[in-house]
Amino acid sequence: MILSAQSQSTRLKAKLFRGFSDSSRLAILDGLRSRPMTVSEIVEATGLSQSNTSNHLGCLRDCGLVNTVQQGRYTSYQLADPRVAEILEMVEELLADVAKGVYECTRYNCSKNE
Amino acid sequence: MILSAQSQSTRLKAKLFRGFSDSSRLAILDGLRSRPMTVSEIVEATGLSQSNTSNHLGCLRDCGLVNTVQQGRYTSYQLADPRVAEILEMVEELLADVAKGVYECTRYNCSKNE
DNA sequence: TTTAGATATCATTATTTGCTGATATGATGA
DNA sequence: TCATCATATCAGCAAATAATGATATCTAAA
Repeated sequence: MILSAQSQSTRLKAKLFRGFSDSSRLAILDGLRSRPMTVSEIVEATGLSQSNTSNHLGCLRDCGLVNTVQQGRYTSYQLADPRVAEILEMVEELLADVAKGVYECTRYNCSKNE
Repeated sequence: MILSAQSQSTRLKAKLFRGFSDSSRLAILDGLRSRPMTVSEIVEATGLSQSNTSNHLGCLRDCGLVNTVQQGRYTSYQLADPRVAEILEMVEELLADVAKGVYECTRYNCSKNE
């Protein structure tokens, strides 16, 4: 066995990606791309429940994707690094190309999907 | 509610990231970074069971991260796009910096971790 | 055309995850 | 100090996921 799936660095990487791998968290990250936001702003913007939002924010912080700044009785969340936004952009471009491919694939009837 | 967690594009993005969010799959992707590999090569390189490997490969293909090329009775898997490797690189750099931060944090005893 | 090898799929189980509603903590202003 | 607002945490549940061992499919060589 050459590639250790259980190395510390691989587990860290998986953990970081897990932050991105849920649509509620992606909606939160999308909001934070434009500006830092308090929890209540995020609740309002996403429509998620308060406790659910708080859990996801905890996850995002745990994954290292966001930071917090305490402001009075508000907690302001922001992206931990510009590269978080860059990763999102890169994936969006990738998906746009794939979507184009799927479109062409459908046109020419080469899809294997059911 | 402004940010739709349930939009098609957000769900697609989450699905793509899910491919990256497991350490077994990251080990597989790491192998494919250097060259295309057959399933048995991947089994050998990662130490995962054959059926587990096959499931993860199915997941990776479903997420759009890898492609397959049939070669005789072998199935060769490869990264679907150079950007898949770029995303991995970017995350590795990000983690390296965060790790450095954690290190400095530990040195100056500002960690909140248990 | 039988056999062996490569890969996929199935059924099952255990773990993880996301969500909800309720409660707790902690800061602020009356 | 008390009431309130912002956020975090907890218990419980349902759904998704990862892993295993067994079996099926499909290709190619004997």
